[in-house]
Amino acid sequence: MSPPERYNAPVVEAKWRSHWDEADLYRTHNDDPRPKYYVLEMFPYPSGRLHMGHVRNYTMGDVVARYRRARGYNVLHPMGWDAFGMPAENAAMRTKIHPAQWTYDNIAAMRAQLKSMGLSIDWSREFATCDVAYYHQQQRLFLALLEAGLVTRKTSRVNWDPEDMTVLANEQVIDGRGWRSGALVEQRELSQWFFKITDFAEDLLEALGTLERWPDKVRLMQRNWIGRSEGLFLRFKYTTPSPDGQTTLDVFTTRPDTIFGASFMAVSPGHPLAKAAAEANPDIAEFIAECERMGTSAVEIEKAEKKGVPLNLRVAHPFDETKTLPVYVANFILMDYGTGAIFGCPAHDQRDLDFARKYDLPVTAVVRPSDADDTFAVGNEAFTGVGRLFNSRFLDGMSIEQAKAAVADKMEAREIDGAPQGRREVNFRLRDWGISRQRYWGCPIPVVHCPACGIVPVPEADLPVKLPDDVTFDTPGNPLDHHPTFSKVACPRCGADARRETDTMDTFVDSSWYFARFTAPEADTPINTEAMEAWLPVDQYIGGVEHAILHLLYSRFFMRAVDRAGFGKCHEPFAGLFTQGMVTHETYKNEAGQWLFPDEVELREGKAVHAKTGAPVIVGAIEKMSKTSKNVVDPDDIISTYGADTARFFMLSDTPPERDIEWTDAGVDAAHRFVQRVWRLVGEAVPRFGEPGTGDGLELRKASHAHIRDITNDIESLAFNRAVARLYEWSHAIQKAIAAPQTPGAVLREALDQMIRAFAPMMPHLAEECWEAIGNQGFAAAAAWPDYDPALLVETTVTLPVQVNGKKRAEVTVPKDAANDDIERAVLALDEVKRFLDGKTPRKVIIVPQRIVNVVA
RNA sequence: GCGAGAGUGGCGGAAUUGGUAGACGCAGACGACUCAAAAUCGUCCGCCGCAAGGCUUGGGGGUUCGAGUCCCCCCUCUCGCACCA
Repeated sequence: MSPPERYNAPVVEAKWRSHWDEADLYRTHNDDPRPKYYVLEMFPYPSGRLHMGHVRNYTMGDVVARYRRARGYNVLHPMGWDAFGMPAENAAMRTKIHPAQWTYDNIAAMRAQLKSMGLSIDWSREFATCDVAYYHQQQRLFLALLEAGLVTRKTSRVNWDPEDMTVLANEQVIDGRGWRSGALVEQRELSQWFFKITDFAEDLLEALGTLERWPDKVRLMQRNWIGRSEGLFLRFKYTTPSPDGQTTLDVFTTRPDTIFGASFMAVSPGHPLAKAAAEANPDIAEFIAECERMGTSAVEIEKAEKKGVPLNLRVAHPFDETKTLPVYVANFILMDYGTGAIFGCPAHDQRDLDFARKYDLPVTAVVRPSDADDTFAVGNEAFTGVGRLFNSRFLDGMSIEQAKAAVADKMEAREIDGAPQGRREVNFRLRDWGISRQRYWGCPIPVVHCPACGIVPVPEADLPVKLPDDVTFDTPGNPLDHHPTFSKVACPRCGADARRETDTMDTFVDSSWYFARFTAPEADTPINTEAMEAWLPVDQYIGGVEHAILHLLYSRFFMRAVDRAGFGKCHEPFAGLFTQGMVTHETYKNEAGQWLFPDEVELREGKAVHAKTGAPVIVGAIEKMSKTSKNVVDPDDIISTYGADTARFFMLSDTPPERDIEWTDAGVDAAHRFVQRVWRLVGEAVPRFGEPGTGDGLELRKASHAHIRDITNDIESLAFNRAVARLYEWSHAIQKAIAAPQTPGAVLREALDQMIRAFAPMMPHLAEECWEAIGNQGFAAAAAWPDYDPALLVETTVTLPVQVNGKKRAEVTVPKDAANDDIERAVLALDEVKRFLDGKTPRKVIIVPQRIVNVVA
């Protein structure tokens, strides 16, 4: 017998891809009557090259898409490009290539790479967010949200990234640094556009509970980010005139129960009162300036001492007429949260306690763990646990909850200057989403600033506001500001000379509705209501956990906003979310400490050496693949050497998809061996298809049907690594059956037919080649998922492990429906059991049907 | 500091509701085929022990006939948030 021909993946794969294209196999029609299934992977930024993280992400999505198609769903599996953003402008500054050209060139390159992976994508729906057609619709969406009252313009302190020269949202500041540039973020006062995400804070929080197919981790992160807390808005009356002209100092507190422990008031350095006081007092001005210089990084906050300056102002205690409280400006009060002012209760808040100890303010405990504890006092650790009130007049003896309610009731009933002194309030940590960016390569905000009319939306007929092509990047700042004519425009309302808005939108706006656009990418409205409502929510969304807050929260907000603006209902955009792990690789350095690429390194006699020079190489930690540490493997190299199926299979093997996977040559080899092995099995089996065989082949049939059942469960639960392990077992079973002359050819054929269908979602090209080889018609990619026959999985006997005193000592095979008495008799007759009983009589025999037997002596 | 998750062979990792720990893959050992090599196939492969047997899921306790799985305490690592009143 001549050796089977080796499977030439690169050649075979290209052939099948062109057949799929000719058959237009993956186009999805909105009017298809089958039940829908929407699979989406987070669309890529067109950086220029596909990396292994993309390969992993899109492989998983493609398995789900192909599996659902085989199960009879009308599957939507589109692809697009998150194409606006800074890197294109950085490239323009560096190389003088226009951002548009750079971006579209990159898209072309990456599209070709994606296509070489054999993904079952409906490319007819492709778009890039920088397409005029897309951002035109986004401008219409913006105006619709403006109309609906969901967009505001306000002056506020913003995070300014001095390197990218743009504003960042709070979500984009990490440890006091810009999320992209890494530069230390500064605070600036600017007039900005905001989306009113806080309008939906309650609902965004509440609805997290309905997202059952999201990771708990992501839901928790969003819950914390939204940060709901219930408390009391409370007004303290000044006993001395205040420099800001107000009669009360207003605070928000979640601990109104501790009001009798209050010993001072404090306001943020950014508070209007502090600013007013600073005008008259240079010491205060100096303190505020000092606070603004202080960094916001984690370490600096950790180390920063609680500091403050008295404002020489006092307020009245609301319940103790004998008491007034001094007002400070303090460095640990955030202007962003609540009212930017607090009452300090040192005994029950650590920060307040630190502050009080430093400035020698009274520390009065008002909650104690037990009523019996008469000596309870607070040292240098605030008491924040549960307990009962004391030292608190009418609150004495109450629980914290009772006391909170009692204080709130009294304050709501009492008035100062015609308004209630207190108000129960819910506060959120979530801030409105600032979307203004002072950059060129983004969606222009379609408004005009008119000296007479104020803010005027660009009329429908004048849309889109197109980005001018003739821009330069040699001066810092926003190129749109430097453009000779872009900002010069007549007011659409009065015709006077006006200024066009030059800010563009945060690119997270682009990605907050693209999944809705995919449902009707050609629609002449931003969203086709019918298509969106039919397709959304996305049934399975797959991407990196790094988007747990930003993109996923913004998208949830957008669907609510879009609903309010009348475009249709889709409460939650993503019904199922899966966050996949990263792709890692060993790192290498030469003796000079310079990073080396993996393909520069070779193993010789178990030692890593430089392939060309033979110089020793230091093997470092396993880290996420990144350009800086050079531990990258180019998908193109793998696909052109081993084929896409090998890369795909490797990505699904061994490691659970939510964990980081280590890319290793050995792992790729193993995946490739499996591809070859399957092809070889088909080659060996086909000549046997006509043979009757001397047996019934029942063993193989049982194994196949059990594997189908298990692989189905594995793919449904996205446990691809388990499905891969079962495919290995299945191939071993088939290999044995081929070698056994008993196996009828028809049974071999059935098993191969089933296995090909089962691995087709993972290795679609190999599936087609095998499909054809076993004589099937049509495409494996269009074939139905294999069924299994439960009757074949029913056994007549069962082998039970037998334990003596909890340790396994033997096995016993009994009829499946054997009576416990019979099993017990059989077990006690076993030599092994007798030996380990050592003459003792068993006290008890525990029989768990179908599971285990335990003899207890 | 707060919150979440994870610790299983040399490695990646399996293990329904508590029921045979280590599936499958990698690496390794031996063997077959071959003039030889590659490829492939077969056997072995947690630790100690010649064996019988004993030990073993980060450590320590507990519940149970039986614990990787449940409970309590501790250790380590990863991630997220971070002065949120």
